[in-house]
Amino acid sequence: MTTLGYAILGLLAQEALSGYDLTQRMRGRVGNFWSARHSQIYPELARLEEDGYATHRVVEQQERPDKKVYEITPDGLEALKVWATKPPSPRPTREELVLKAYSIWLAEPEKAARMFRDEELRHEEQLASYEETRAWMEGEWGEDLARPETSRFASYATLRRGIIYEKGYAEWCRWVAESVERASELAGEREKKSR
Amino acid sequence: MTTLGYAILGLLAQEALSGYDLTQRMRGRVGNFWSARHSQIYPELARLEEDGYATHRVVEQQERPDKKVYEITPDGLEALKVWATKPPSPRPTREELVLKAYSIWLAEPEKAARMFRDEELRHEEQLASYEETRAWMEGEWGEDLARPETSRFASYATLRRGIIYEKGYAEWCRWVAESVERASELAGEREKKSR
DNA sequence: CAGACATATGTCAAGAGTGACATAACGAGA
DNA sequence: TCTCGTTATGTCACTCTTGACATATGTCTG
Repeated sequence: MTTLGYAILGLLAQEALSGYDLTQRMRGRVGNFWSARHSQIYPELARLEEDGYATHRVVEQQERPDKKVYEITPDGLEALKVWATKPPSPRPTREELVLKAYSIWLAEPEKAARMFRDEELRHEEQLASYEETRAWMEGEWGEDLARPETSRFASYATLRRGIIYEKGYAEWCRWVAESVERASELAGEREKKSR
Repeated sequence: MTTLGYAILGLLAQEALSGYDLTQRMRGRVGNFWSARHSQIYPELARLEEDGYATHRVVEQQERPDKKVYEITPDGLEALKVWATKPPSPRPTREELVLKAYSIWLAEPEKAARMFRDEELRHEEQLASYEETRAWMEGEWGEDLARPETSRFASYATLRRGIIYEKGYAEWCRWVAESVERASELAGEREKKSR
């Protein structure tokens, strides 16, 4: 079983979904920490079904094309449950921006500062969007958020990871940008004085 | 040019290195945000040389096998400089542990808590190791850390990202573990009372 | 002297993931 | 009527990445 398989099972454990539905989910909440295109999802669904972890039935629709709705099987649920507490295999973190930071000493300070400010904004925006969802969850779901046996708690937990991640990323971008800007200003002043 | 190519150029911009040296670097500092095995590095070096971004000379050694030491060319340096401030292409974040958290409501609380405590420890340890390096850098490199035109500043910047990342990750693991543990205790108490 | 380990460089098959191509039904608007 | 957008499912070629296989030199330890 692949990690993508478990990602799909994780969604199917909450509700029956079509490949198309799954593709949408992989852009949203779940997509923020595991994403996939439909070209990966459809073959993976076939594999899950072959392995007995999911089944599908065709739902005929009149105002749209028919769809295949997938449901998780007891075997699938059991496999997911076991996987969920097995220690994750350590995957390397790959962050292009941090790699760029490693070579930032070669770049023009103005361009460098601009890039980090842009990225700071991107992460601040993502953070704001997460915080909105968080406020909604806390208002709407209330006590469930303290009950780890509910899927609501699980959704909330992943959201909290997103919030911490984006907060940290934005903070770091800001620090880099400020460092570069501060140094540029000092250089500018020195130049003025020497004239 | 691939991202891995720029990762290698980023290292070569600081010093001339062999493929073997690069493989070691890809496990350490740089490997914490971009990693590669030697099976990827050797072909990539050949490609960099073909494209004129790097050159190599064979260094004969008596106590070990000979090696090829690679150096970045002016073209390579220029390409790296341009790349360093181009906005990074948004790559999806893939974190298996967060995906597991999404299905944690299905799992046994004891196993779930144990896994998150284990992961918390792992990230605390990585954090401690980063903090050590940080203390060393701040003591040893002093004023350079405020000069964005130095490669030392760049190394320090990537380290700071690592520190924020690990701190946030450990914090989140702790929060999940505590939530699960708290709920288990409450459930235990309720059970005792009802007897 | 055998075996393990570090240095050193390479290839190759297989899997994961992306982007493009392909098809089809239906609704809405020009 | 034509085109565009949404829903819906699929394939394919290519790239990136991993893990295994392969080879060679020299040191150190039992």
